[in-house]
Amino acid sequence: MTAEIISIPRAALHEQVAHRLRQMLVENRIAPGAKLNERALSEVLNVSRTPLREAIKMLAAEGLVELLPNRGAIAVQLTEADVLNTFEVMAGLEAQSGELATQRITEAELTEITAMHFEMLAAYTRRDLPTYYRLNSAIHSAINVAAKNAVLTSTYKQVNARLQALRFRSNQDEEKWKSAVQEHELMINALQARDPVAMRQVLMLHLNNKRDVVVAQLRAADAPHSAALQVGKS
Amino acid sequence: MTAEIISIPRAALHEQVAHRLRQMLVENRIAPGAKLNERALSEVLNVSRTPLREAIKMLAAEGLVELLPNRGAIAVQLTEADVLNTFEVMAGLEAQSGELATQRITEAELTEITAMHFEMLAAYTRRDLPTYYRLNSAIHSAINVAAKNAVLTSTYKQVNARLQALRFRSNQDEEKWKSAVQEHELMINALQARDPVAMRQVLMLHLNNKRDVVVAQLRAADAPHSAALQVGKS
DNA sequence: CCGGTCATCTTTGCATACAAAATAAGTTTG
DNA sequence: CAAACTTATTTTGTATGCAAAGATGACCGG
Repeated sequence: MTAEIISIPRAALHEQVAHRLRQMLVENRIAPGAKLNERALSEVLNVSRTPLREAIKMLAAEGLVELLPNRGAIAVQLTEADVLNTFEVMAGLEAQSGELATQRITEAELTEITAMHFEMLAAYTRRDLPTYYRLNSAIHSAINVAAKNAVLTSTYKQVNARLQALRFRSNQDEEKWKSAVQEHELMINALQARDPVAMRQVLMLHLNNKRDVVVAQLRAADAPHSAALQVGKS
Repeated sequence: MTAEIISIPRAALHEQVAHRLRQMLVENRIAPGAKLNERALSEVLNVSRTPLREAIKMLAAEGLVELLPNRGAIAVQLTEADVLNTFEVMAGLEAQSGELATQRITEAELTEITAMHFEMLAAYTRRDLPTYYRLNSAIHSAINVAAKNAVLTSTYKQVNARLQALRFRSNQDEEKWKSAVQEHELMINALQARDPVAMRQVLMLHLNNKRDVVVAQLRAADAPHSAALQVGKS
């Protein structure tokens, strides 16, 4: 990591800044709706305002921040409708990725995905949520890569990035989690069978369930007052 | 139009610049692969390099220009593989738009689309290519809008923008053109019947044919030497 | 005590200036 | 004559400065 930065000091500053800002947004270190103060950020990141502003413009084009004329930028705050719309698009993109993957995946790729799947099962068994998430995400990425379409990959990443910030406060429901794992099982089967129809179906289902989980969490987080406060430790 | 600009002078400069650059790219006033000289452009557009650079960064995030470290930006030049990949994604997005539109379109929207369809038929009958294109594009946009998903719309627009530059040298083949019109007829039918499956099918077919037309033109343009030079006036 | 207006301060937006990298050209050398 | 090195010029990248728009708060009037 450091070696890479040292060996390539030519990584443009605005790119680095954009990368760090993306991370801060995804990790909720900048809260949704929060203002991005240029002076403050430039001091934190140790750059002048010029490359910082360029980076902010890039994030705006990516849909991660919103530009308010003469009032700077704020981190996007997705409404429930936005989340539903985003998941709808993601479902389409994932379904297409899966469909194409069944037609274009190599044996090596399938082997690796299957291996990651088993690792994920291990993480699930241990209820190791961070590892589960990492592998889950890696599997979906790998399927996308197996579709062999760079435009699809970049579009997928961009739309998905908007949802990453939400994922951070994720807290799986046991029932839903089990379903998700079963759906992954079906995905692997469909891939091995090179069945595009089954793959599309299971991915649409998978994304719809994921959407339901996220929306439920959103509602719980947005209205924590009326509900009972932390009944039990789950 | 001018009234709008006068009444809203608050349209940020970098936004205006981005808009104008987008137009220049789409209209091939900046050729694919051409370098975007900052000084030259800032003089042409009468702005300093700062907002110009911010606009360029936005276009880079949109995939319209490519950033070369320490070497500025160039207008993207799509390879044939890129074009195929882009059409593949566009097909998925259009298919989804159509599918959703059958479920969410209002009567008023359907009426308007049908009217535009007939206008397009008129343009086709007259072989009025510019009008045909305008209406064709408007119909596809309207279907997208009828899907009632803002994320889908912005994603659609962004991916589609990359193909607009190609469209400019378009010169329809008579046979393909006829097919396209027939496919539009089927689209209208599927919309009226609220048949998502038929809508998806016809849109996938439509986009695949559109892809073939563009790729054929690309090949003809890229290798004009070996072929006969302008046989006849068609 | 509340609402409104004016003034101050902060923040954004744009332009200019300077530094570093890349390109081009000219010269020299094999 | 060609290739390579060196220098000059252009071009990009970053920082700073200045002007305009916005936000904040105090003061005044009702």
